[in-house]
Amino acid sequence: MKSEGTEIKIKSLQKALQVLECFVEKQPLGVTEISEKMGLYKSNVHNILSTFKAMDYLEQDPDSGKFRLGTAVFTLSRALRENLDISRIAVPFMRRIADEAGEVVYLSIPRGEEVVYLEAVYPEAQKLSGSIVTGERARMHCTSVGKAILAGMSRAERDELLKEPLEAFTENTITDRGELEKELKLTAERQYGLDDMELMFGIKCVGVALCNHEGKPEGGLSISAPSLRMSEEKIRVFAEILNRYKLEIQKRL
Amino acid sequence: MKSEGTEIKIKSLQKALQVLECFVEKQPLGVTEISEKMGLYKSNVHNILSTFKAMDYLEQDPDSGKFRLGTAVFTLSRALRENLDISRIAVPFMRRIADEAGEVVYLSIPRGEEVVYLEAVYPEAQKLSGSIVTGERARMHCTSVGKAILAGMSRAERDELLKEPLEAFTENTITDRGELEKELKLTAERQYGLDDMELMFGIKCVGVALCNHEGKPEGGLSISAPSLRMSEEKIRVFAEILNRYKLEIQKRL
DNA sequence: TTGTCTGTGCCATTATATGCAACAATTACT
DNA sequence: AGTAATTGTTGCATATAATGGCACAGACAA
Repeated sequence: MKSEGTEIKIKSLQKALQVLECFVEKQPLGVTEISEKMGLYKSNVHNILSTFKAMDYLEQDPDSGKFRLGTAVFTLSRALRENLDISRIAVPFMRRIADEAGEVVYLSIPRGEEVVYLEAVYPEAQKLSGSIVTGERARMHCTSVGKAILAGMSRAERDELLKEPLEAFTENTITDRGELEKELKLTAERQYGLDDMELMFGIKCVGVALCNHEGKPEGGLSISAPSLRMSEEKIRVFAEILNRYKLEIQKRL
Repeated sequence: MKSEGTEIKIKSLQKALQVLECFVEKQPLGVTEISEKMGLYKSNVHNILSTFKAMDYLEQDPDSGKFRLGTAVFTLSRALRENLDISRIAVPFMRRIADEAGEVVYLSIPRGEEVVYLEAVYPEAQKLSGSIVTGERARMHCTSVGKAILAGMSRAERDELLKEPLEAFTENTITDRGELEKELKLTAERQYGLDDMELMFGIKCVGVALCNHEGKPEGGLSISAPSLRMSEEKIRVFAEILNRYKLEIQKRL
C-alpha cells in the first residue's frame, strides 16, 4: 500500500487550518485582522472562526469579541503524545534516567530539519506524580480545584453545571448531590478544596480557585501527593501556601 | 460587542474536525474504518485525511497506509498554553509553591463541567530546567539529539536535510557546514551528541538517538543541565546512562 | 489462483462555501 | 456630546468546490 498522494484535496479545510494557525503567532485575533492578513472576506473568516468556536478549537472573549485558541487543540495534542509508540515506551525509562542522572531528561522526535520536544521528565518525578498528564480533563465534583471553583458559585450556577450524574471514580467519590453541597459548604468555610482519593486511589489533593477581578474563576492551583505524605497538618500547610500565592496571582489577572 | 452566535457555519469544516477527533480515541486509523464509523463515503474521508496530512495534522504510515495524529496539533497546543494569560502569570509562582511544598503543583482551568490540567510544576524544577517547554521545536545542528541523529545519517541524507543555512542562536552555535561535519564525526565516534551552550546560553545537553529495528531514527533522549553542573566527567556519565537505556528502548521499538 | 481487504483516482451533480453589501454595536476622535 | 471609523455579525444570490458513486490497483489470506 504505497502512499504518495500528499495533496490538498479540500481547499476550504486548508484555508480554515491556515486561519487557525494564525493564532500560533499572536493571540487574541479579530475577524478583521485575520481577513486582512490572509486576504479573505470578513464573512468568510467569520464563518470559519464561528465553526472553530462551536467545535471548541477557539474561544471568544464575550467583551472584545476577539478569538483565542480553545481547549480542543489540547485534547488532540495529549492524544498525539499518548498514542505515539516512542513516547509510551520511553517515558518509564526516562523516569529512571532522570533519577540516575539527577537532571531533566527530554524526549524529542525528528520532524523535517527540526526536533520536536515531546516529553520532559524530572528527577524523583515518580515519587511525586499523581500521574496526571497535562491536557487531561477531570470532573469537578472529584477534584480539589473543581470543588474550590464550585464552592464559589451560587446554587443556581452549580445546578446548571452539574446536570450530569456524579460519576464515581473511586469508593471515596461523592456521588450524592446533597452530600456534595455539604462538602462545598465546608470547602467555602475552610478556604480550600480537598480531594481525598476521590479521583485516583492513593492520591490526595489540595486546591484553590484563581479568580479575576470580577470574581469569576479562571483557573485553579492544586498540590497533589500520595496520601501517605498528606497528613492533616500537611494539608493545612499546603492550603496556607496556596492561598498566599493565590492572592499574588489574582492581583495580576 | 456582544457575541452569542455559536453556530456551525461551515459544515465541511465541522465534519473534518469530527474526523480528526476520531484519532483521540484510537490510533492509528484507516480510511475505511473512519468512513464506517462516521457514515461517510470513503472518497470523502480520503480527501479529508489527505488534506490534514498535507497540513501536518496527520501522518501516514507508508507501509500500512493508516493515519495517526501529526505534530501540527502539538504546535497549536503549545501556543494555547503560552498565550493563556493565567498560564503565563501562574507558572513562575508555581515554581515557588512547588519548592515550598515539596510536591507537584498543577494549574487547571474550568471548561464546562470539567477542569483541564494545563501545567505541572515539580519541586526544584527551576534549578533543573533548561527552560525547554514540551511542544517546542529546535534546529538539529544546535541540539544534542539533533547531532546524534544527523551523525547516524549518510552525507547525502544530511545535505538533503540541512538545506537551510545554519542559524546561530548563541556565540557557540556551529554555523559552518564543514565545522558541523567534523563535529558529527566526533559525535559518531564517542557515541553521543553534545550541545555545548549552542542553543541556550548557560545550558549544556547530552543526547543520543533512538532508532527502530531498521536503524531509522525515531527520536532521541537528552539530559539537560546548567553548564556549571555539566563537567567533563558528568558528560561521560550521562552519556553512559543514556546509551544503556537507549538499548533497552530500542529493543521495544 | 481467487476473494476480500486496503487506500486511491476520477467525474458529474448539487449541496454549500463564498463574495458582497448592509447592519448594529463599540470605540476613538474632535 | 456628536460624529466618524472601527468592530463583529447577518442575509442572500451565485458559482465554486465538496460530495457520492463507482472503478481501480496493490496487499494479504485462504
